[in-house]
Amino acid sequence: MKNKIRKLRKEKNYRQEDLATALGVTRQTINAIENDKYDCTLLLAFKLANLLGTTVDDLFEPERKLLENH
Amino acid sequence: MKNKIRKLRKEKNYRQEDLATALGVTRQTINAIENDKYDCTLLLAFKLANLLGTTVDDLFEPERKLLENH
DNA sequence: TTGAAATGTAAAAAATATTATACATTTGAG
DNA sequence: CTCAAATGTATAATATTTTTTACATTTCAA
Repeated sequence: MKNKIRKLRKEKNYRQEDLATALGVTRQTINAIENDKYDCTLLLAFKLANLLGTTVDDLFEPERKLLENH
Repeated sequence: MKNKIRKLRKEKNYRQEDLATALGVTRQTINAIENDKYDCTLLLAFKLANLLGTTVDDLFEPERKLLENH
């Protein structure tokens, strides 16, 4: 799922390590999510959005096809 | 994490089973999330919001203390 | 250009979400 | 009230996320 984490993080001059520490996760987790290795949990999504001064809906963008009704 | 799933689901006259089928998960998953047994994945959150005609940020409300910086 | 800081990556273990199967309880229309 | 539908719950198995530890690569200021 695409996201704007790296963009917003750099705007605030944070390192991956800074986000990780602030949110209580490891740097690897931040790195993996930034690089779209897997989807993070809902709670971490809210924490990230909160810390980066935005909303979950703005921060993440799921692929259209995944939202379409089956 | 609190949510408005039951409220919005009933407004649309859906059963838990209907949501489950539409989203490709089991009824137990919908039930568990409605009743706050655990947090769903980010993708499922987006699917739920989409189907219920709202946003992730509106549908879910994490507890304040969990968002505060450590 | 060099060296340290920042980022990327790997693999196994731990934590958490979801499924599958099954049964119990509640709810509401007839 | 009664019966079926809807919802709640339990447990073990599976899938996915996150941690831990460790090392490789990139970036950028001196």
